[in-house]
Parts: sequence; C-alpha cells; structure tokens
Amino acid sequence: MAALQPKRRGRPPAGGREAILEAALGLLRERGISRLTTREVAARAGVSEASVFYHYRDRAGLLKAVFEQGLAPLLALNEAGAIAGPDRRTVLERLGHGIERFLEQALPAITAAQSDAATRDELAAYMAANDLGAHRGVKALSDYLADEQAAGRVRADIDPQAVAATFVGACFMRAFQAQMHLPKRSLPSLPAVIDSVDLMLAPRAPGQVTQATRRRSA
Amino acid sequence: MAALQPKRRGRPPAGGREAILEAALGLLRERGISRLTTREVAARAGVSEASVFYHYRDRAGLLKAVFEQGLAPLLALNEAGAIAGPDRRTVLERLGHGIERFLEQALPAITAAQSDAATRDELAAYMAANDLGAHRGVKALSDYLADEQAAGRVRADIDPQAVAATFVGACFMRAFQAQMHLPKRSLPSLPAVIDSVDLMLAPRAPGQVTQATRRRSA
DNA sequence: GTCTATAGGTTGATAGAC
DNA sequence: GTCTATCAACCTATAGAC
Repeated sequence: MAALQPKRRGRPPAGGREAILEAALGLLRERGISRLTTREVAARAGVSEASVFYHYRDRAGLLKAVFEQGLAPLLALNEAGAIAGPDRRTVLERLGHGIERFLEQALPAITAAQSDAATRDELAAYMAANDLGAHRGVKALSDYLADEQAAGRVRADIDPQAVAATFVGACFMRAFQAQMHLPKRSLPSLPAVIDSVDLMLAPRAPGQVTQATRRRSA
Repeated sequence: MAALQPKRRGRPPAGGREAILEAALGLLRERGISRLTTREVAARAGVSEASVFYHYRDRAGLLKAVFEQGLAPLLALNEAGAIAGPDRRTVLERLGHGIERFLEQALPAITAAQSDAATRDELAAYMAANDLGAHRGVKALSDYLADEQAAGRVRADIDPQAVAATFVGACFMRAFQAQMHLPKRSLPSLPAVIDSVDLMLAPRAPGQVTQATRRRSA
C-alpha cells in the first residue's frame, strides 16, 4: 500500500486520481454499474473525461480499481488475524456486525462485477489470488470455536466449521437482502441470530463444565 | 400463468416471443446483463431486432420479462405450501438442495437487476408485492421446526425462526459463492451443514424424548 | 408477426495544445 | 496532469414494406 510511505519525492499529486476513484465508487453504489460511465465519473469528480483515461488507462482499469477499493476492508481484516473478545457472545456480536458492515461496502462492487462475464472472471481471479471470500469469515469464527471447544466452553460434538458457516451465512443473507432494498424486517434480527447460535453452542451439561476443562491444551 | 390454459383459440404463436425470452435469459446467465443487448438477443434467437421491440415494447420490458421468468420457480414454490418429509434430516436435505437449485437459476437475474438503480427498485417493488425474498425459505423451515418443536422432536429452547435463518443463510451463501465462480470447496459442504443443524436441533436429553412428547398438541 | 433500413443518441477512447 | 475537440463504434428505437 502506498499509503504507508511516510515521505514522498517530487511533486505532490493534485488529488485528481483519488477524486475520480471516489466519484466512481459513489456512482456505483447509488446508481449501479450501468450508469458508471466515464462521462459521469468525470463530471462528478470535477475533472475532464480525458483525465479518467490518463489515470486508469481505460474503463476496465477504472473498474478494477473500484473493485479493489471496495474489497479493501477485507484485506485489512486479513492482517487483523484471529478474532477475540471477553466472551463468546461478544465475539459473535463483533463478527456479525463486522461482516454486515463490510458487506454493505463490498456487495455493490461484487454484484456489479457480475454484470459482465469478463469482469466477473477477473474479480474471481483476484479474490482467489488473495484468498478472499466468504470462507474467510467462516474460518475466523471456526478457529475461535475450535479453541473454545478444546477449552470445554463449547459443545464437544459440533462441527465448528459448519456452525460458523451457518452464522456467517445468516449475516450474509441479511446484508444481501438489505442491499437490494428489500425490507430487512422480514428476516430475524442479528441479535436473534446471535442468541440462537450462542445458545446452541453451550455445552450440553451446563453444571459440569469443569469436567471438560481437562482437555485444555495450552 | 398462461401455461395452465388447456386450450387456445386463434392462430398458434410462432414461438418468436419465447425464443427471444429464452435467448435473453441464456445471454444474461452466460455473459451478464451488460452484454444483454437487443442486437445479440435477436441474433441468438434467430429473429430480427425489430421483433424484440414488437414483443416487449422496449429493452426495459424485455428485462422485466427476463426477471419475472428467472423468479418464476419461487412463485411456483409459493403454491407448494408447507414442506414435508419422513424425518427432519430429509426435510433439511430437500429444502437445502431446493434453495441452492433455485438460486442457481434466480441469482443471475437478481444480481443483474442491481446494475441499475431504476431496475433494482423495480425488482424490489415486484418482490415486495409478491412477498418474495429469502424470508420465504426461512418461514417454510421455521414453520416446520415449530411444529416439530411442539411435537417434542426438536429442542424446546431454540428459536425456530433464527435457526431457520442460519440454515437458509448457509445455503444462500454457498449458492452466491458458486455463482460468482469462486471455489465452493472453500465452504463446508451442504451435507456437513445439514448434519450440523440436524444435530443441534435434537432434544437435549436423547434418552428422554418421551418426556417432552406430552406437549404434542394435535 | 417478421423483416430491412435507418435515425438519433450515448459511450469509450484518442490527438494534440497548454 | 489537465484540458478541448473529435471520432468510431455501438445501442435503442422507429418507419414502412411484406
């Protein structure tokens, strides 16, 4: 990332490049990709149309930049590593809100890429190369649950990966429903989903937690 | 649906209208909506471009027909009513496969509508008017689980709607991942999800199922 | 209902001056 | 780096004959 370089040489950028990218992302979210023309982007960014091509070569280059910008939050989540929290419910709350907030940003870009076969395949290749996708959220929660399971704080007979997929899937579905402007109230609220998953993860015999604690590894 | 009328009067249609719609749907799924031009539709359907406008007035009319065609399977599921099966696992299998198969057909149309704000709002209004959406699958499973719960075959302390949302959400996420050409193997398999949900729905005391059976209502 | 021909408008992209 | 001016391609839609 160029943002990490403390000092720059030479003439500072005029900000045209960033303005174009921001205008494109805003246009994409508000009007959809079919209205994302180089003309409207230039007008919204306050620059000429030729500047768009100067900075991004062609429309495909601009779109690629827009998609990577939209998926940037997931890359950042990449370095964050394992999720943590004082208790299981807090972990679920943080992860659930985090997923829905991220998808609110990323889904417009992801669905937009589906509008063209070439664009879709390009995005798929990019995501595969950077190991991006829904499995990331699943793995984060799955790893946490496996640890908790080893510590005896989660039912021993459940499959952490499968349970994680159901939780992440519910968040995913809620975010998608919201993005296509369908009433979110037709689906269970996030707290309700959290309560449900949290309840089902509880060890079967609540009074005998210490019995399983011996399996703690670290 | 006109398909239910047993007999027709007058001259039988030449099939041009259906050929155009089928070509448009195929083009949408293979190349995306941005390549769904009246030219290519006409060429693929083997008709002239003017025929497209004769049958569907304008491009928006064609798109509307394509979307309704893509969502038709869900309308059919509408009349099917409650889901059923010999046991809980079979019900989960049928519903899970049904959802993923349906989304395989419908998701291209749904995501395509997101490419334009006007089209997106139009589809959202159509779905709201016909009570379509992910909540349909959730409600179907939720109702089934509530019945099973009343019969004592499902844990009494779980929220049927929330559990249903996690299961449908997992199927939704898997179908979406597949549609955007990302490796499905990065997510848990459908049988694994089914096993997980099925296990967590089991009454807490396996040997004392009869204890809860007294709550059977019908 | 289907065709050919064409109008009218929008878009991505380039050339060349500043 | 940014601009104006321009082009070639494409797309939607209509007119009118068959």
